This record gives sequence, C-alpha cells and structure tokens, in this order.
Amino acid sequence: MAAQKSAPKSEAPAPSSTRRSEKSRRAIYDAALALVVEVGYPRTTIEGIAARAGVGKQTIYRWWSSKAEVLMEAFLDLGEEAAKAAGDEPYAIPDTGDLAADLKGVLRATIDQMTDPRFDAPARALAAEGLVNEALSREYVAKLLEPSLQLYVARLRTAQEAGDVRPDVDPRIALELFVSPLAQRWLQYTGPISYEYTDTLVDYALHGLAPRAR
Amino acid sequence: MAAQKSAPKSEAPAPSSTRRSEKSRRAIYDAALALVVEVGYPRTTIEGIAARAGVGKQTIYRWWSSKAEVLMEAFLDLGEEAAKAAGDEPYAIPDTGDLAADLKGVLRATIDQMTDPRFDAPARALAAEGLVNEALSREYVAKLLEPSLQLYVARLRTAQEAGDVRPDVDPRIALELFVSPLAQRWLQYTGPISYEYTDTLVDYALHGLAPRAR
Amino acid sequence: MAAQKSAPKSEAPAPSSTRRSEKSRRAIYDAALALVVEVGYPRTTIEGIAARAGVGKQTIYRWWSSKAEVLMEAFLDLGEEAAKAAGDEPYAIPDTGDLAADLKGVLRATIDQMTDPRFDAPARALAAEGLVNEALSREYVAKLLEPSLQLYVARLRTAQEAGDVRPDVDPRIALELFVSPLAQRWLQYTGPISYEYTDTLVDYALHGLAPRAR
Amino acid sequence: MAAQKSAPKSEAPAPSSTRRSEKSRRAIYDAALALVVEVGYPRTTIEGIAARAGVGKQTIYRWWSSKAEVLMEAFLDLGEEAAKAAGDEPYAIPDTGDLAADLKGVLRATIDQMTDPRFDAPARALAAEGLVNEALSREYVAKLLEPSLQLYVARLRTAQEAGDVRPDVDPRIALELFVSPLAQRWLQYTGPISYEYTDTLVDYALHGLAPRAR
DNA sequence: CTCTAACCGAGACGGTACGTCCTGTCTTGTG
DNA sequence: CACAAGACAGGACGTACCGTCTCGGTTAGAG
Repeated sequence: MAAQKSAPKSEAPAPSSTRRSEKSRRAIYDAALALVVEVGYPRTTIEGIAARAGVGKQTIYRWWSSKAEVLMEAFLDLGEEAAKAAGDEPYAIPDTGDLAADLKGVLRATIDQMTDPRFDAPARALAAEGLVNEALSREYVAKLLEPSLQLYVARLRTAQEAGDVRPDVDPRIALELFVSPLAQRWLQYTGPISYEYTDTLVDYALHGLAPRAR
Repeated sequence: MAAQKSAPKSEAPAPSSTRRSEKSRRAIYDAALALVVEVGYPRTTIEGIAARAGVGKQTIYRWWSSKAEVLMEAFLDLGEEAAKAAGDEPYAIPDTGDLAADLKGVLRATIDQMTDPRFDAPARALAAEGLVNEALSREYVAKLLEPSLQLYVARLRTAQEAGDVRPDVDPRIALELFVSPLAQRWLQYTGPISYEYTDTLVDYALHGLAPRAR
Repeated sequence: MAAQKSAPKSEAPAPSSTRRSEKSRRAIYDAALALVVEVGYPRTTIEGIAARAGVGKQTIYRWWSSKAEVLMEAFLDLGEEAAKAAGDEPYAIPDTGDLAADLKGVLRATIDQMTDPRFDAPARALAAEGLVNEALSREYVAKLLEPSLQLYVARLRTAQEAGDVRPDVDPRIALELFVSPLAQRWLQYTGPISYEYTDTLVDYALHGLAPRAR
Repeated sequence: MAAQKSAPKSEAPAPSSTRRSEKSRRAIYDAALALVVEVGYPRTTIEGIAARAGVGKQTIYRWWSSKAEVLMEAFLDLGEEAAKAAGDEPYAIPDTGDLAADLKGVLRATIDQMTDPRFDAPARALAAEGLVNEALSREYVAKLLEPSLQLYVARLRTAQEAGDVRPDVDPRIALELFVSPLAQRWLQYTGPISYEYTDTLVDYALHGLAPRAR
C-alpha cells in the first residue's frame, strides 16, 4: 500500500464530520449554560451536562476536551445568537461627536450586561478557569474580549482624528484606564459598580488626575 | 446608643483550641503553597496537601473548610513571614515628592512580584476561586488586596495636599486607573506586561487622554 | 384469594445489565476469598478487595451492598465451581444400608472441610456477620446451610422407610442432634473436634442417652 | 544500669490501680450494653461508648483493649448483677427426679432469656466477634458458656447415678444433643424456636432416633 | 437502494478525590 | 496519677465524577 490514507488528520478536538448532530450540540450548549447559572461552575459537571442534554458522555468528549471548552463554545454561540436576534447592528461604539458621552453610554450598557446572570455566570466561570489555564484564557481573550476592546480602539482613533484625544496616546492602552477598573470591580468584588462610577472613570481618564496647567 | 461590646464573630471553622499543633499548621501551609506552585491549583488536592504535610486529612478539615481557605491562610501567612523577614518597613509607598516617579517605582516592583511563581501561583489560584465564590473573594479583597490599595490612597492624598492631584479626585477610584489595567493584563493575559507599559499607564492617568487646554 | 402473578422481587443490588464484566466479577471473588484467608475478615476491606482485584471501588458498590454480600456470593460461587470440578455427583449422602456408618462418614468429611482454611475462613466470616445481621443470615442459611441439611433429611427419611429410624421422628429436627453439636464446637471453640467425637454423637443420637428398656 | 524498677509489670490490660474510678466503670458498662441494644454491635463504637458514658476515650483504652473486651466485661457484670438481684440460688438445674421434665424446664427458661433483647444483643455480639477472634471466643466460652454447661453435666451425672442415663455416656457430650441445636437455631436463624421444639429435642436425645429393640 | 462506517444514547469500567467517621495514641489541664 | 476532653496520624467508608471503553441503534453518503 502506497502513501498514507488521509493526509491532514490534525489531532485537534474534532474528528470532523458532517454527520454531527446539530440537535445534540444545541442541547449541550443549553444544558451547560443553564447548569452554570443554576448550580454554579464548580458543580457543573460533564456528566451533569450530558444527563441534562439527554446525550451520551462520549458525545461531549468527542467534540470537546473539557467542560471549559464546552462552556466557551456555548458562550460564544450565545453571543452570536444574541447578535443575530438584535439585528447585527451595534458592532460599534456610537459616535455622536461627544467622546465622553459615548464612552459613558457604552460602559453603562456593559454594567447592565454584567448584572444579567445569563451573562455573568458563564463569563465569570470562563474567566476563573482562564486564570489558571493560560491557553484557555488566551482563547477567551482572542475570541471574546479583544474584539470588544477593538471597538474602543476604533472609537478612540476617531477621537484622535477629531482632536479629542492626544495623538501620541496608544488607544489600546488608553482604553484600559476605564475598562480595566470596571472589569476588576466586577470580577473581584473590589468595589461597588454604578453608572456614577463609570462616568467618573471616563472623566478621570480623559482629563487626568493632575491639575490642568494655568 | 451605646457601643456594642463584641461581635459574635465567625461561626465557622475553629473549634477553638490552644492545643492546636503549630507544627502541623506550618507543614500544611508549606505543603499547600508548594503544591500550588508545582502541580497547579486544580491538581492540588486536600488529600495531597495532607500527605505532603504528613498530616491526617481530618486535621485539615478541622481547621479549614476548603482548599481555598487553606491556601488563603497559607498565602496570608507567607506575606506576614515575608514582611517580618523584611523588617516591617516598606508598608508605605515612598514619597520623594515626585508622584509619577513614586508610582512608577511601585508598579515596577509589583511586576517583579508577579513574575515570581511563589507569589503568582497562589495569588492566581485565590483570584480564580474568588471569581466563582463571592465570600472567598471578599475575604481575599479585604485581607490582601485592599490593604495594598490603601497605600496608594495614602500616597494620592499626600499628592493632593501637595497640589499634584486635583482636590476633587477620589483617590480610591483614581488608583484604579493604573492598578486595574496592570491587574487585568496579569490575571487575564490581555496584553504584555513591562516597565514601559506601567510607566505609560501612570503618565496617561496623571495627565489624561484629552489634550491640555491652551 | 387469587394467586398473585409474580413477586416484585428484590429491589436492591443489580442495575441489571448484560454488559457486566465477567472478568471483574471473578477477580473480585478471588480477591475477597484470598483476603479473608490471608488477613482475616475484619481486616478485609472493600478498598482492599478492589485494589487486589484491580477494580474500581464503584464496580463493587454497583453490584453488591456490603463486603458481606460480596463474600457470600464469592463463597457460593466457590461451592459451585468446586461442585462443577467434582463432577456434580456427591449431592447426596451415601446409602449403604448402614445408617450409623453413613452418617459418621459424612460428618468425618465435614470435619475435613472445616479444617481447610479456604472453607473455614469465609464460612466463619459469613456466620459471624450473620449473627448480627439477620437478613444476611437468612440468606446464608437458605442458600448454603439448608440445602446441605436437606441431604440429611433425605437420608433419614430413607432410614425411616427401612425401619432404622422411628417413624414419628421429624428428620429436620433429628439431624440437629449430631449436626448442631459439631457446628457449635467448630464455630465457638466449645470443645475439641475429632472423628471419635462425631462418631460418638451419632451413636448417642441414634440410641439415646437413656438405658434401653429390657 | 541497676535492676529494673518495678518487678511484676505484667503486660496485661490493667495498669492496676486502686485509684480506678468505679463510677466510670459502671457508666462504661451501661453505655456499652445500651448501645449494643439500641444501635447494634457494628455501629457501637468506642467513641460512642465514651461519649455516652461521659468519659474520656483514654479511660476505656486504659482498662480494655477493644470494644469486644468492654462488652464482655459489661455482659459478665450484667450477669453477676442479675444473679445478685435474684438471690443467688438458681445456680443449679432442679432435680425433681424426672430428668426429662427438669431439662425441658431449663431449656424453656433459656428460650425466654434469648427473647430478651438486653440478653440477646450483647450475647450475639460477643458470639459474632468470637467467631472471628479465637482468643476472645475462648474467654467467652470459659467465663460464660462452660459454667452454664457444667450445670447440665452435674444434672446428667446425678441422672446416671439414678439409672436414668446410661453409665457409659459422657455427660459433656450428651448435653450437646439438646443444647447445641437450640443454640444454633437461636444464633443462626436456622429454624423456629418454641417450647415444643426444645421438648422434642429432649425426648429425641433421651430415647434416641432408632426404634427400641423388641 | 442497499451497505457500511460514523455518530448516537447509554452506561460499565479503572481510577482519584471527596468529606466523614472511627481507631488508637498523645497531650493538656483539673481534682 | 487517673480522669475529661479532645487534637493528632492514619485509614476505610460510601459517593461523585473523571475520561475511556464497549454495546446496540440509528443515519447518513458512498457505492
């Protein structure tokens, strides 16, 4: 027999197939998200997901390598579904010409999202797993976090062109001044979260802590 | 209203005793910290800690309620020991009169600490557990994080008195402008960490993103 | 009252399955019997059986509810295997026409068996457990003891037909006159066991303690 | 090195002392007996006895080597107390001249005793432990069983003198013909126990199974 | 329009760790 | 110095999941 049968083979998770059951995939996503919300991430088990989804354990292990992977895909899928439902539009930060107001508005919307357990529970779970699993974290950042942050980058660049932000400022760093504090308060319970708080962050970030020169 | 005498205190872990074995406690701390560094938090088990410490499992369960609690106390103790060894002094941020330089210095030292696996591994583990366990997180924040942050508060207040920070700025929020971004990059691998990066954070925070008025 | 169709049967052990591993079952039997012989019943643990059999603990708990149950089935199986090997025949007490001789012969063989640790150890263990666990004891009696005793019943009935035993005697009680004393000496160490002793029992039982009328 | 300090020393259980607390000893007996009746022998633990007796565990370990030893002494003590209360008399089998009647009466009384859980539970427990622990069993037999059996020996000897039992019969063996069957039915649940049953045993034993010669 | 390989639900399997219970030893303070 | 109290190292308990492995039964898509 000549050359080896099939070339690519890739040791990646998927045995690749068109015969994959769409119904099972959806049931697994739903079960995983529901369990994380209902019983919490540590008590969410692969066996539990399989049972709730009415699926064999092997069907999970065939397509994913860990419960974190399952949850990640389920959460990504959730986001896509939500975007599809919302009509796809708000894939950008509004630009009314008033940078401060635009940023405050987006941050307020972010707070609202953090309050919804359907978002909060899986997002925290993935973040928690990521703290201790760098590979997963990088996937999380690349697929979920960074795309959102790039919206801020875009808006800040526009602001630079408009002269509202100093041209020497690196937007990718700049956005962290107001995004990271909110993220930390949210994830680590380091302080209360409110519209007033995020408004203040934007003001401090834009105008600085030091007094303006006379 | 008269002052209440003494709070009933925590109901939980300690059966209270002077007969507690100091030797075992230390062995447990050492084992827990070593295991987290060597095999990672998820593979650190109570059974493993007990075995490594040469201790019965019950001795752990008698005094703590979870591996996270053990690690928390071990990590706190580690900090105290380190402080004791260091001679207790550097419990404040230096004040050379140059606020920017002082902050940059402390942040650089923080980066160095984040690089040390003996600090990084348990700190991440506790943060990860906290993401998903609010009570633990609040303890973590109260005992470990907030005290450190208060050092920044103190330094910023001094700066306000010196006229280097606007008087209407809330220092507790202000410090987040440069501390939270670093924390997020560290914990979530959202970007590279370097002295240059933290220096930039301080500059942006102090002077703001917006151009200075003429 | 009409006859009920079929009893609901035992509710307990088996999740019922054809997928059960025959290899594991045998390994568990072997391990249980070996451990009881080697280290004694109280020091035989389910954990030990599992380890020795190269089996997960759950595989034992899935099919049995206690180490006594395991040992019971292992011991029953041992008997069946032995019977299979022996060619099935000696499922009856010999009938040479001489009742006394036949009984003495069987009792001597019983003594030999009691001397073999492979029989003695598990049999004692089951008896001991049964003393304190009526349900188990009844199972032990029904499956192991009573079938053996019925062989005596059969032989005594034949003897009654031959006129060697009074017709008004209840064979089920009669057999106890010589079987129970041996059992008690064996199990409780209440006296020495010898061929002479069992011969004497048979003689006393057949002819009585009282002097024969002239 | 001079001569060893104290001579006798005996590795036996008791450190020997007059300072021993009588109150504790009684409380331990009471607790042990009560627990065996209430929760059964296997669930009776030394810790449980100590707690119920209001006694430190060490006080038990100081004077006994196992829960079986404790129970043995407690049970012996129970017998002595009962005898003391009953006025000490019935330390012999009655002799009315009618051997059969006397034996039947004693066996009926024995049945009554076996029915009382305060006797049944500890007696079974000790028997069970003895099956698997020869040393304990020998102690049990020597201190509890054999003394009772010797009463039968005495009565049978009297009967031999009176011509009611053949002179060549060994009374120690003879008594087993009716005592052991009852014991086995009691301990192993091999059959129902009734006055009629024991009466039958006595008749069979005295007159034999074989037909009387013509 | 079969045939057959992959996926599917189900769940037994060898394992690991859990958190609890008890053992027998030890230590601490009281009477 | 016996005692109550109870911490300690150790080890078994019975349970819950892990990730792997059959076992039929569907269910395509290649022949």
